[in-house]
Amino acid sequence: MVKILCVAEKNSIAKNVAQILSGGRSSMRPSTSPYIKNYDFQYDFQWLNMGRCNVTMTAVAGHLMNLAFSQNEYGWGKCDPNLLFDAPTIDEMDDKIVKNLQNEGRHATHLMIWTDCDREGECIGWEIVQAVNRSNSSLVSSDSVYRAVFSHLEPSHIIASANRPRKLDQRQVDAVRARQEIDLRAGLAFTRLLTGNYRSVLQSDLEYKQLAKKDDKPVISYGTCQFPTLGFVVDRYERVINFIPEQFWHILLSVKDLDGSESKVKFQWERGHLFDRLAVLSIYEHCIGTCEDRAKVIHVSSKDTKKFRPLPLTTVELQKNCSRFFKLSAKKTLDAAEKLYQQGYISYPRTETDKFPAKTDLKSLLNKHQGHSEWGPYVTNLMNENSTSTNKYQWPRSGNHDDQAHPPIHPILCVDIAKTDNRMTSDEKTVYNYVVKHFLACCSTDARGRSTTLKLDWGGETFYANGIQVLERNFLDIYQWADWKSNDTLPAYQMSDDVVVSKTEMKSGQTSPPKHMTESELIMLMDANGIGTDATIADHIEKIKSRNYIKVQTGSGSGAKKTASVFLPTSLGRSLVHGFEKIGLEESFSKPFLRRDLEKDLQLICGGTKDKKDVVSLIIGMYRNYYQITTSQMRNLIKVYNDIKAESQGQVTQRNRVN
DNA sequence: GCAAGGTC
Repeated sequence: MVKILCVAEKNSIAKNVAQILSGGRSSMRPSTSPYIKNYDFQYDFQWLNMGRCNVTMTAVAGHLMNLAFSQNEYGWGKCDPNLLFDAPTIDEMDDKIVKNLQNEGRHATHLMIWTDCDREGECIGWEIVQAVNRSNSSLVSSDSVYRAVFSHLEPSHIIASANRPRKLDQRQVDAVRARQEIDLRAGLAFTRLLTGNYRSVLQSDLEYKQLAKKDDKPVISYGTCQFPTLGFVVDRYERVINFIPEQFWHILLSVKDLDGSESKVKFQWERGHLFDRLAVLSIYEHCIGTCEDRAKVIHVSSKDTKKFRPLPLTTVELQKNCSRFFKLSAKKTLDAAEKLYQQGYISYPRTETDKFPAKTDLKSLLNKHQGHSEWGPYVTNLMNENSTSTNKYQWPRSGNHDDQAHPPIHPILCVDIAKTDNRMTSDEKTVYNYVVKHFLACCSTDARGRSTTLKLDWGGETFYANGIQVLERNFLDIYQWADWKSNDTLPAYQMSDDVVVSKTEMKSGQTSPPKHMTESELIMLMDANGIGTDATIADHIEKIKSRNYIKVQTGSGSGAKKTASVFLPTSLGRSLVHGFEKIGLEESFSKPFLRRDLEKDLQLICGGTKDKKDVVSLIIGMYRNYYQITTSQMRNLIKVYNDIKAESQGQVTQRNRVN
C-alpha cells in the first residue's frame, strides 16, 4: 500500500495545503504536539503515477533541531571557552514533534517535504528527514524523499507544486549548518569570556545597576548579530556627540507678484549656502550694486508629478512604520501581527516579499471591507468602476524582493472593531488597522500633482522656487501617514518677465548634528546590512536592550507631535565597541562586514563553489585568532571600559559643579 | 546564565 507523508514547516501551511489538495475533504487527527495536527486525505500525485494514494499531511514548528554542546563536558564553567572552537556539537531534537513524525512516517512509502522555500526551510526539510529516518530508514535508502517547490498558497500553484517536486538541496542545508556552527561556537566562547572578565568591574557600575533587573547576574553576551547592531547605535551616538556645528551664509529673495502684491514664496539661492561669510557678503553687495530691486525670469517649467502609493507590505516595513507612526516597538508589532495571523485576520506576518503573486484575488479580499464602518465607503468608491472619482482600483506596484515563500502581508478577514465584540488588544487593533489601510493604499491610485519651478536672475546670481499643487489625493485619503500638501502658489510670471524684488536678505545659519538613532532607522540599517532576518531583527534589538548595551530615551511631547524615542548606548555598550576597536578588532566585531562576508560565503556554498567544511574552518580559524587577541589584550579592553566610565562620571560631576 | 534561526 502506497502512503505519502507530507510535512510542512508550520501547521498553518499543512492545513492550507491539505485543504487544497483534498478539495476540502481531509480529516484531522491530533498529534503528539499541541501545535500540530495531522490531516488525512487521498490524492493522485502525477509524478508517482500510482493513482489515488493515502496521504497524511503534517507539520513541524520551525527547526526540529538545535545545534548545541554537551552540557556535561562543555557546559558553562566546565571547560575553557577556547575549547568551544573545536568541541564536538550535538543536535538536540524536539521530542514531541519528532515522535509524531516517527509515528506518521513509520509506514510511509514516500516522504514529501513542504517546508518554506528558503535556505532555513531546506535545512528544516533535512531535519525532518533525519527524524523520519529513525522509524523508517528505508525511505532514505530507497531515495523516496521529495521536496515540493511553492511560493504561495494559491490553489492552482499548490497543485502544480504537488506534481512537480524536486530533491532536497544539500548545499542549502550545508549553508545553514555552517551558519549555525559558526554562531554557536563564536557566540558561546566570547559570551563566556566577556562575562567572566567584565562581571567584577560591573559591580560598581551605577548605570548598569539601575538598568539591570534585581538578582540578575550580569551576562555580557557576544553574538554575530548583537554586536553589529550595537555598533550602529554607538556609531550614531558618537557622531551626534562629536558633531561640531559650522556657520554658513546664504541669500534669500522676496518678490512682488504680477499684481504688485507681496508673494509669500521666498526664492532660494542656487548656490545653496557657503561657509565663507566674506565671499557671500561680496556677492550680495555686488548683486545689490548691479540690480538693486530688479530680477529677470530665466526659467519657467511645470510638469506633472506623482506621489507613489506604498509597495506591498513586508515585515521590515511593517515594523519600521509601526515604530514611526504609532511608537510601537518592533517586538510588540511582530507579537501583535503574530496574534492577528493566528486568529486568521491577516496573512503570514514574516515575509520579505513586496510583490503580489499574479493570480492573487485581490478584488475579493478588498470587497470584504465594503461594509466596514471606517474604511467601507473608501473601498466601495475604489471598487466602483462607474464612480467619477479619480481613485480607481489598481493592481499594486511590485518591488524587487521575493522570499519565494510568503506573499506580502495583507488582511484576510474584515474585522470591524466598532461593530463586533472582539478581544483584540490595543496593539493588535493598531497593527490590524495599519495592515488594512496599507493594503487599501497599495490597491489604490497614485496621488497626482503639478510641480512648478521658477528661476530668477538677480545681479548674475540664480534664485529658484518650487511649487507643488496636489491635484488628486487618491490613495492619500486612506494612507494618512504620507501626507502631501500643496505649498504656496508661485507668482504666475512668464519667461523673461521683469520682477520687482521687494526684499533681499543675507542670512546665516548653522549646520545641525544628526539625530540619535530611532528604532525605525536601526531596523532599516540592519535590514540593509543583512544583520538578522525579518523574524529576528526585533529580537536582536530587544537582546541588546536587555543586556544593557543600549537604553531607550523616550520621546517628548504628546500626540502626533511627540518626538520619536531614540536609542542611546550605555557606557558598557560604548566600551565594548571601543574596546574591540582599541585592540584592533573593530572591523570584525562592531561593524557589519564580518556577518556580510559570512553571508557571501553561505551563498557560495549554495552555489556549489565553496565547501561547508572550508568555510567553517576558515571563519572559526579567524575567531580563534580573535579570541587569542582578546584574551591577551583583556587588560586593555577593561581599561577602555574604566576610561569611558571615568569620563562619563567626570561629565556628571562637572555638570553638578555648574549647578 | 551563553548564539541565531525557525516557530506557538
